Amino acid sequence: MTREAPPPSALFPSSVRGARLLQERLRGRVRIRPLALQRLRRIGAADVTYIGEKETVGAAVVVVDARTGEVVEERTAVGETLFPYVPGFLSFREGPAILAAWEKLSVRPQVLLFDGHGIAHPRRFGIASHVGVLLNLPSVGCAKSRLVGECAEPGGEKGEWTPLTDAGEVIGAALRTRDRVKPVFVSPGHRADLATSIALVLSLCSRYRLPDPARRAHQLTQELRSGGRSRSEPG
DNA sequence: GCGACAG
DNA sequence: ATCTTGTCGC
Repeated sequence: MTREAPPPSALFPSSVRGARLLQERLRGRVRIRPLALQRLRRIGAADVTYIGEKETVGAAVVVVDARTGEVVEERTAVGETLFPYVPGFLSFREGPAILAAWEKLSVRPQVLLFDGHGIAHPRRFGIASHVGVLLNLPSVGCAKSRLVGECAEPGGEKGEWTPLTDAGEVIGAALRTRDRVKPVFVSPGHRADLATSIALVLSLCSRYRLPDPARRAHQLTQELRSGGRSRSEPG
């Protein structure tokens, strides 16, 4: 059954605002890319003139059964980026490709886990929050490093964690997912609380620092870069 | 003015 | 994120 999939840009209206913010931030430091300007005009952002290097970005979505850890479905997508990587603006760069991969799924997952932060973000709106809102699904962020906030070093054993705080509020946790291994940073995204977020991440970590689905998704992304056209998606 | 800075 | 050699440990 093929359903008409809207272009990712249509599902990412905030790109317009993001473009404006980036335009200010990168003014004088980035050259204008005409093709991207055309694209922005097509989605109704005629007054936006940002753009960076011509580049493609790959995204992968891995669906697992939360109880068994079994992989249910995997999808990938490649797209041209409208944004360079700028700390705090990750979702504007990777969000559209993620949604493109999401649109290929034949199943409808109930919870989202992201490689990146949720509310542990300067504006409390990291990639997990952003995409979670767009898809209206509970979402959790699991980042390998800190973007904002401070925290104490958690105890050395798996499962131990300390709160990540910023401006007087708890925005996430530094969570030990393996004994004696550098902690990850977990934060709620959309419609999720910290305790549930931590429990979810822990439940998905078998024997590595990162949750199994995150590792698999990263692997798929790598294959996109090296495999190129030698690989095809089922369906 | 100088660091810090998800991926 | 990417580049990139060897090395320590189960």
